[in-house]
Amino acid sequence: MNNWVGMTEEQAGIVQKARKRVIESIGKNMDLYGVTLSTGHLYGMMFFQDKPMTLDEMGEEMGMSKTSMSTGVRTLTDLKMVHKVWEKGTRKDLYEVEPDWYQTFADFFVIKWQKSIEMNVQSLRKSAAELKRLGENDPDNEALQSIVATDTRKLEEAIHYYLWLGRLIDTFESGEVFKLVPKEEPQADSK
Amino acid sequence: MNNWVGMTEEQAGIVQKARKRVIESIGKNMDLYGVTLSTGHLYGMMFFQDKPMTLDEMGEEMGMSKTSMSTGVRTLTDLKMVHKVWEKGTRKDLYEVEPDWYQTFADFFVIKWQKSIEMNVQSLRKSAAELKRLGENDPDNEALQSIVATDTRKLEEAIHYYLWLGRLIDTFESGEVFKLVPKEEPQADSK
DNA sequence: ACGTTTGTAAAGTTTTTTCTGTACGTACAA
DNA sequence: TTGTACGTACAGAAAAAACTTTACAAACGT
Repeated sequence: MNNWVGMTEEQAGIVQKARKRVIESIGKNMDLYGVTLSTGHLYGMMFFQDKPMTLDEMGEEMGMSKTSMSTGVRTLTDLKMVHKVWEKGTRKDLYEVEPDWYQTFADFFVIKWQKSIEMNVQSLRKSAAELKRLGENDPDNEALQSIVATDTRKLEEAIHYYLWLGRLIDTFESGEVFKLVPKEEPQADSK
Repeated sequence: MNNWVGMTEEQAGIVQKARKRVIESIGKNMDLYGVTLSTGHLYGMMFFQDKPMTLDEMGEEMGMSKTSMSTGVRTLTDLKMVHKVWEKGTRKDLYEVEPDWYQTFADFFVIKWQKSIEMNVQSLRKSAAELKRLGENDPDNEALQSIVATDTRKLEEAIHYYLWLGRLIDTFESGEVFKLVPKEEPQADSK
């Protein structure tokens, strides 16, 4: 995984143990991004790699098949957590972790949540339109009107929420979010 | 699922179809919250329920076992997407969907992400401390110092990111987020 | 106290997902 | 063109998750 030349066994072991703790913690928590434990582990491992890695190197390091590395890396690149690196002289694909985690965070919501929002809004709008038509066609039917009114209100509130969520994610994408929540912790007032 | 009295078969069918579309869309997208399709479906179904439901009613409606409803509802209550309702006269537990989706969104991050952040920060800090000690014990070893420096920088950047993420989630929790992204879409300037 | 009802734990089954090994298409080198 | 290296699609095996049935403990009514 690294060049341990110039260090004692013990020193190398301490570094490896420190890395391993972090790798496993990251890997374990990456289920929030919808990736499997082992893909999360792969990501964590790559995080400590200074050089871009090939699929073979990953397989070696992870003790897993190259096929698994291929699918794992695909998942991670789809999420823009890892990207392909071009390097002349080798025919192998090289990958490295996207170092800007703020960007990774934003990308995740743009990629996954934004799509989900669009799907839901579309369903909600379509159903709301159908209910509207239904209500208009039989305005004197109280039972019907009552249900249509209740459902319509729910659908509209949901749409309202999703539009807000979309705007929130827009602020992630544009970087505007860093106005409200700066990357640097605000300095305490000096007297 | 509802009182269809006073409506024609056709009308009831249209309402049901409209609901079903939304329920399935919601259910399908709730994997972002780490819940299964069927639990998401359960949530969507309860969303259209006007009254709190019992486990038996859910099982009936979902065509699933009561045990599954029990575990599904547990998942949803843990996420505060659904909560228990007290009603005298019945021994059964009653549950209903939390209607404030903004709150649900905030709770999700507080419950799931905040915990994940804490775990990661703890691992990162511990490993950073170990590396610091390691470096201090052998200051002339260049190979060692180089690795320690590289890893330490990575760990610190990661901690920095997680602290930011924690502050972001704090703004969800406190409602401060609505200052930057208001629930109401800002009105266009009238000339 | 005794019998019911209710919710869930535990064990077992089914379904889904993950991972591996093989096979194949493409790209490059000679 | 032929041969080799590379990444991935595909099929099957292994592992994990979801769901059901059974069983049981706690709470209630009588």
